[in-house]
Amino acid sequence: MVQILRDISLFLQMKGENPFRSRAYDIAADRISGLSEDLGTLLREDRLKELPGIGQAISDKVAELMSTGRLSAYETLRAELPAGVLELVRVPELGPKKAVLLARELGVDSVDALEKACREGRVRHVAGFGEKSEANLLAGIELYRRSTTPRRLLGDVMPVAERLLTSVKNTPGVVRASVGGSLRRRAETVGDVDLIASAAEPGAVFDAFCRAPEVAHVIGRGESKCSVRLHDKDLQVDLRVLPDEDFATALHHFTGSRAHHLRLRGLAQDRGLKISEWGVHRADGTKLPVPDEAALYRLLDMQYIPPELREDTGEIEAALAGKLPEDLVAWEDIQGAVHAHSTWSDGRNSLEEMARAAQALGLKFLTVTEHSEAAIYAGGLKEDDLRRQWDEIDRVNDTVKGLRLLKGIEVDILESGALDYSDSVLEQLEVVIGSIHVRHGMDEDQMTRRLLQAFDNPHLHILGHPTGRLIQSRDPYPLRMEAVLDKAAERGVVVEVNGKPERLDLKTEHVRMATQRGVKLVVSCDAHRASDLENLAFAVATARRGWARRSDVLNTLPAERFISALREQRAG
DNA sequence: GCCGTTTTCGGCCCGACTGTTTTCAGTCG
Repeated sequence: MVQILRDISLFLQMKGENPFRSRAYDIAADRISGLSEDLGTLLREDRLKELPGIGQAISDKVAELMSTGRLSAYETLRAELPAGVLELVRVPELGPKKAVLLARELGVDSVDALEKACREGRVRHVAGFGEKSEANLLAGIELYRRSTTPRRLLGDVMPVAERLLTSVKNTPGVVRASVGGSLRRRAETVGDVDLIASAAEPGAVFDAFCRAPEVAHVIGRGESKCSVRLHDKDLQVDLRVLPDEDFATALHHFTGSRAHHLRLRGLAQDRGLKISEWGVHRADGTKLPVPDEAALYRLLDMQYIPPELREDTGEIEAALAGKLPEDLVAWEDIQGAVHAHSTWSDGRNSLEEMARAAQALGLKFLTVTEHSEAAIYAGGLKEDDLRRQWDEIDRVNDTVKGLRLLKGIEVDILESGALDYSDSVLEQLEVVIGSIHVRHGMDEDQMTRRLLQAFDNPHLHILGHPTGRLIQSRDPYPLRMEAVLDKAAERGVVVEVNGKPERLDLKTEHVRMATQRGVKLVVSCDAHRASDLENLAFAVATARRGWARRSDVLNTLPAERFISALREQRAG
């Protein structure tokens, strides 16, 4: 659905149609991809066109596509344009206009054909192209071929970005510096890294940046911007350097999201203001001081919106009305980490090592949740093993002061929906996470029933990684999420926001669906080694992106109250 | 295509960079 709308936008650009018309389809695609409500429900109740940016025409098209599986307007456009252009525009450097031109002039209908045309020197004879653009296209094609997964996991990019940021901050002359872009918004995947810095002399900062050992080559460099590609996975990094008085507006501009920023510019325009990375100006050209991002939002008479929420999924309306939650869960609120494995099952570090690492992060407790017996591949524990482990947990708790290991389990939810341990064992545990690890192939009805059945076991506290997805490598198993969350709310089952970078499960939209229903959450690290404890930060970010407040997240409570809250949830 | 408490028509966000240009179009973010 979303892809069809984006393709229509491209087709309209290719035809040279009104750019605002094309943009309308992109805006609608953004809107639909960020929905935290079921699209079918919205259509049935005829509420889709009430969303900002979606009107009658696009609503009708979405309805046609949903009911018939086809869209005549899309097919008409597609037929008017040369074959293969949708593949061509995926090549960096090649946009809709040039793609159509090359397709028409040279008859290229694929990236392979385009490469051949470049190598034969035919592209340089097309009006508007030259030898340089031919060489750039070849480089773009190479990049297109190499990048099987064009976006990278948040957790993979963050360490690289923070290293680069530190060296930029340490460059003489730099006043302030920050990451921007989807990385700062903590999106689950990021396409490139944006760094924004302020300094009086950009040139010197760019010189140092381009010499960094991570940099493979410099893509481009101007007065205020420099782009490089890293050795590491072809990652592109853009560095902007501006005067410090423009830092806040530049940071805001390059943090995005584009949709969020676009709406803000519109709001500014209504107030006779013009926002750009170079500051906020009145119509008469006078420049208003914007020392930080909070000041920018104040100028627009709205609450400050944290980066994680800037997706234009309702945060702007809420901030204008003063209804944006002020108590979003934050790293500082977290008392303990949930979901950790040790050498007892498939983890790499001992219980004591895990405990000391958690303590070093400033945490007060850590729930030890090994795999259960059915997870043979992961060294799942038999019930007897579990009792021996409790002895060691007691010893570590005596040794490591200031941090408490909680006795827990990540028990398999079996195919029938039963849990993999007897009730007599489960009732002795402080924290019971139930997860699905095998038999992902069940259909939507079966899988939904399996989970609902598991919720009937009163000893289950937390549903672990609810959809089983692995970002970019395994689809979520089919599930009626509304039904699962409805019953979780009804029965007091807490739901995990798993912070492992390839999981982030629940994902943002589902977090929002959960909190809207009053379902309580835990943020977890799913740690299999000591360094994985830092995954907790990605879980917190995902929860924030889903608008979760401190009170929605149970591991903001101290250990004793956390344990009792899990029980009270199930009892209540 | 969307939108509207000045508008149902006429606006719609803004700028950097590149390469091809003799003044600007395309791409990107």
